[in-house]
Amino acid sequence: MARRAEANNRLDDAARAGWLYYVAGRTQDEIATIMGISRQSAQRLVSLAMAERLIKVRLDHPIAACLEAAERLRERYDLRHVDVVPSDPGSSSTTVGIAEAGAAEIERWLKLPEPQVLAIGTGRTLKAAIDQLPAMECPQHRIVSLTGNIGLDGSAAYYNVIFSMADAVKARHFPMPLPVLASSAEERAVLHSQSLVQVALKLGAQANVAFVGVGELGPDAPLCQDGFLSQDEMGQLTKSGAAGEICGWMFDHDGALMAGSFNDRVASVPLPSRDNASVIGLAKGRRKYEALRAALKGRIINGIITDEATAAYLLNA
Amino acid sequence: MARRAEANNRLDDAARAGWLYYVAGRTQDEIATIMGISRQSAQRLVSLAMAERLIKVRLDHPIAACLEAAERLRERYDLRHVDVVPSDPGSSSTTVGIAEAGAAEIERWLKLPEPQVLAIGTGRTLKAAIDQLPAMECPQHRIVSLTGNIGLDGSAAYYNVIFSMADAVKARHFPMPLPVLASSAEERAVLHSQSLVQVALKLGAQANVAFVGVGELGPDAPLCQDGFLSQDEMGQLTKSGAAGEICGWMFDHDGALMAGSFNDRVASVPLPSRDNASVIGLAKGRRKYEALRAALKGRIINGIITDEATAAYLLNA
DNA sequence: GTGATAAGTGAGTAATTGCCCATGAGCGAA
DNA sequence: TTCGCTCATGGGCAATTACTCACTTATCAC
Repeated sequence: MARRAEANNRLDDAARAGWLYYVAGRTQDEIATIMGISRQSAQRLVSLAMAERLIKVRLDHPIAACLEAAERLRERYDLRHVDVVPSDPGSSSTTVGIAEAGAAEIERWLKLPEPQVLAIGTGRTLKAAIDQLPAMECPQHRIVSLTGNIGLDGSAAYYNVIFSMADAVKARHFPMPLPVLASSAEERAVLHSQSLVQVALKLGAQANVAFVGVGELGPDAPLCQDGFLSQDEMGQLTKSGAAGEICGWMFDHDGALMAGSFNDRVASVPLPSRDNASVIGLAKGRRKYEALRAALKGRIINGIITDEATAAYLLNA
Repeated sequence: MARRAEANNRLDDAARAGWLYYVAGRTQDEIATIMGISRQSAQRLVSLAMAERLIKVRLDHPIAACLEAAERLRERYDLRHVDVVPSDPGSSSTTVGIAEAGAAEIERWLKLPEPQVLAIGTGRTLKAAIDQLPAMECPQHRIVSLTGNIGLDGSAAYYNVIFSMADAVKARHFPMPLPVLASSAEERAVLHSQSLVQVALKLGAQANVAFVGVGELGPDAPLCQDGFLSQDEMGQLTKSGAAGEICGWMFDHDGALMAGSFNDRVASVPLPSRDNASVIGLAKGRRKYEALRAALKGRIINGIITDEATAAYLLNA
């Protein structure tokens, strides 16, 4: 209790310092005087406010190039939602920019007064976006995970994002108490017959919007890195024409879901219908180009949040 | 057209530079390199993005609204100290929040190494604040009560807070060995001539800061509940335009101290000069709105600790 | 109590940013 | 063409901010 109160006080101070710095435009020296602390402490509070994401910065200007690329992408692939953020050529991050933009779009949905069903995939990009969400109270909505949250060893998978989201957003959350991949189609059927899973499956079908990462394939794919797929299996998949995956669902270079053994074992909730729901993919970077192109071509997704460079590729492809 | 396009390009560049700076976290030097311009130009673009409000900064913390309200209150009423705490709509307490905030502010004064004279009023709110004070040793300060501590029946009045404060804070305390109200102006003069009272009066005039409650008037006013005022007297006061009281001093809806019999009988120490001292009122809640507004308008107080809802009223009044 | 650990603080310093100023390019008017 | 005006530019420098380090304070298990 005391500890909690102190932590809150510190965050309050951080918020106050951040407000004075970013909103009121005071210098850290002034803030130190105002708050009766040393300049260094003021600096720490300001940077704490940033680290704790108390301060949110967003760009409110349609950069012409991004906007134009977005418009052309929308037409080219008949998309419901397009967000193109500036590229940062020097950065190797695969999330900077689209995490913020993704969070903004998720927030937009969460702010709707009408009850919504939001479906959430998994992956590093989505995790980064979720981490940008502010604390919100939205009891009217329901949030369902599209993929299982159980790793190979039975532990909760790290990049299953619904738990991170539950921390920030007060709404009913429905995780998928399943592994990502069943050992066989039969096992999947058994798993899916569980009542808890049935709830998630039904909600997934009702989703108004889904936010998903887009996974590339290849030796360095996240699915391999996290141990869900052996290099052998990955090799077979790419050899048989797989171009990428979303929530585990493999699709080929035309964006058609691949028939066959692998997809029969994927335990994820089927992606919501692209006719009724927005399925928004978050991804950028050279390695995802081809997977994104295929997903867009096959209308696996009907919305995208990406960066300029990736948008340029998708327009020229 | 050309000019417009150029202006747009410039804003585009500004937006891009602002994005790289605030979202991607690059330094202006890096931005200069990326965009192929000089560092100074990058700096200009970033600052242009701010000036044009392309970059929007917002604070995502419960106290954000409080800070904003506080800033506006400070400007609106030219205040030295403003503290706005979050409202708790579900709570009927008239003290929760401001008690803690008040205690924090009192503590801040008590922690000053330079000797201070702190003046303390009375009332439930102030009592609640004092009760939040930690044990402290501050022999350098002096604390004086602004109001008498003798009740109608000769006993010590419960809500005279200086004794509670003496329990927690080791500093010299100067109570007022008087009733709140004398029976006449003449009696008050006699009472005030006592040497013990003279000490308190002199200290009160020297006070660096005063913490006071703000009392509303009406049938349910604390002054009535505690038996200091009959319903008849209260009725006369409100009929003659009284809007509230601080330490017993009645003021009208413009915050002017009321001339006449009642204030002539108030035995309290006069409020310290608002030119030299901070006089900080602690109050919140619907019933205190009008009294607070008047006190602020007439500069009876030049500091306030209240909650968001009350602040909103005071800003709209 | 006591030592280990974690968290916070202030000083000092390097990095970064904000601002003034002289310069020169662009442009319209004489 | 030339003058006068405006405005972006980069250099230089002072102000501000970020970061490291040594030290203090608080907490907790023993």
